[in-house]
Amino acid sequence: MATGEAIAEVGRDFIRDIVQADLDGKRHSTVVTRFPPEPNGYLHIGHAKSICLNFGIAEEFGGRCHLRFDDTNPTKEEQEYVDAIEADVRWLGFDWGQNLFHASDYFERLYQWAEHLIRVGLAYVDDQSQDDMRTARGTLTEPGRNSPFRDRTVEENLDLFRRMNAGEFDNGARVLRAKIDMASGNINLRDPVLYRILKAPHPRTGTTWSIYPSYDFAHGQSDAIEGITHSICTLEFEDHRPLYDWFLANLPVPSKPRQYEFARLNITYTVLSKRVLTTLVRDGHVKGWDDPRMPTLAGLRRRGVPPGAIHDFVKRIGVAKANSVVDANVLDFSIREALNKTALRRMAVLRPLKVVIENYPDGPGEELDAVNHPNNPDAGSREIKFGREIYIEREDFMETPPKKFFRLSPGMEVRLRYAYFITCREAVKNAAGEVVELRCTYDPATRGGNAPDGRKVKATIHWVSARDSRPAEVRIYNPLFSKPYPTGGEGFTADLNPQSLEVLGDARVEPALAAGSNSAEPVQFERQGYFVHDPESTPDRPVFNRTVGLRDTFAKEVTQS
RNA sequence: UGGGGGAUCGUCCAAUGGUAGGACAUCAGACUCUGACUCUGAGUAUCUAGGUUCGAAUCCUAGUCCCCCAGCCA
Repeated sequence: MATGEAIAEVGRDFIRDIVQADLDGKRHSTVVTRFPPEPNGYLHIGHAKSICLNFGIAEEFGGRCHLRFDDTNPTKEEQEYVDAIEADVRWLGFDWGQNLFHASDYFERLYQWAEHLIRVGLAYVDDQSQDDMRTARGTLTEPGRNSPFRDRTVEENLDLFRRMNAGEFDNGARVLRAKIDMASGNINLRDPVLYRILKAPHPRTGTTWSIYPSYDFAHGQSDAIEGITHSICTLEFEDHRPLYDWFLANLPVPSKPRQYEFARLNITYTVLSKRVLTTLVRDGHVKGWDDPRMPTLAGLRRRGVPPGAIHDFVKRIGVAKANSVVDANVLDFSIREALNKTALRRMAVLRPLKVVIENYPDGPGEELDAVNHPNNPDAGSREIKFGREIYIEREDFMETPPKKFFRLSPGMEVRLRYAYFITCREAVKNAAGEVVELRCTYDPATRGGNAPDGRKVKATIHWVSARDSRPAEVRIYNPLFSKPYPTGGEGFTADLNPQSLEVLGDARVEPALAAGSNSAEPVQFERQGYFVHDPESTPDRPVFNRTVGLRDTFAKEVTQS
């Protein structure tokens, strides 16, 4: 029973079923997976799905998971990305131990295998131009034509290939191709390119190589070298599998990994495409890879999303082969669920409206007791300052309230959380007719928030002392895209949400919040949402990022009516 | 019209010939010093048409729709 529960805990899916069957059937004694990012961008939550799958399976089945950088294209890859990727995987809580590898670690062996293919007549150097190659490849419905260079001798191929590597030819002048089948219905089998000339320094191998292996030639063999048992990738590689297997069958590889494919993650109001995310950063639509609006792990982290929320999310969405788009609500739910348990409660007023309590004595005010977490007494309590002048949330007052509005309006009584009942007597307006201040009275008998006569109020609102609260900046993040299904294609910037960032410059927070300006601890601003300090915070001017808002059934009701 | 995949509540994932289930979302209610949390309840699904079977989401046949592939990207 305990095992059954444990399995239910991690969830089952078709890949875990395959792993289990391979273990049960003694096909493998241990499971070895790998996460193989190309260091040409930051990791996003779609990668997190893959990371959790690969590292998760290794953990659950007592195997191991390698981190392998797929660094076969020095024109696109950078060290900054390598560092960021390692940091992000660690942040998610995974440890690759000694198993950090690079496709470039295998360049020498891959090169020898390329010569091997030439020797057995399964690879040739092609001098066709890129255009000619494309034309000769045929189309989806018509077969391709053999290259005029397809039947060169082994000696000539070897000579040319070595000279390609020696740097004798220009970029693009020649390629090494596998000799498979130009008429295959699977275009990946129409003599795919194995090596191309790329005279670019590589971050790890420097100028050693003038040629670099293609993804197809590098990936499966790297898996085989590392003893990967289950090579898990996304659906678009499904029709590369015959090629993956072809290399394993025709090369003296030390092991025979198998490739399995699952559907990549999509989320509503979000684009998970490295190309789009890179453009967003490059063209300044966001402030960087770690902009809290970004679906990158760095962005989510800065927004205050705990790694546990991402694990929970990944568990909820499952793993399958059907293309799908997950409702962004699921992520928000996971974030709230993770934060609700631990985040300490504080009071902060995002859009302040001054309230003067006319019958409260002027002076230093008094201290009131406020609990730090309503569902966890162990979190203790704190003292908060109350006084004659306080701030409340602008939207907690309406001069002419609609039917179901329970908060403050002229003549209405509400509770100030942990303080007193107050009644609104008058709304003071400026010349423009805007409400700039409320005049209220309080009931001294309701100290702490309860009325001795047992009378009830329909609402409790948050507040801060005008004298003791501190100014703060609060950044509210909304979906980066305004459409639930942004295409991410050409012109995707038209779908960007112009309101993705709202900066609230006049917020007021409890003094305790300003004091902890270096704290990475999440807090809940009561009735608002979960927040964390942004790295740009200073003791003078704390800056808070809203991680996610609280569920707001009242707001929902309002927008619907 | 070549090749490779996929279709189950609004959404995501289960059910591997035997009561179509869970989560998110939605709606209704309870509770409440957060219109939060929590709790209770409700509605909503097997792409279509045939067939096999005592019994089909599952097996067979024929369709339909969706996704991916024509980089010297991964």
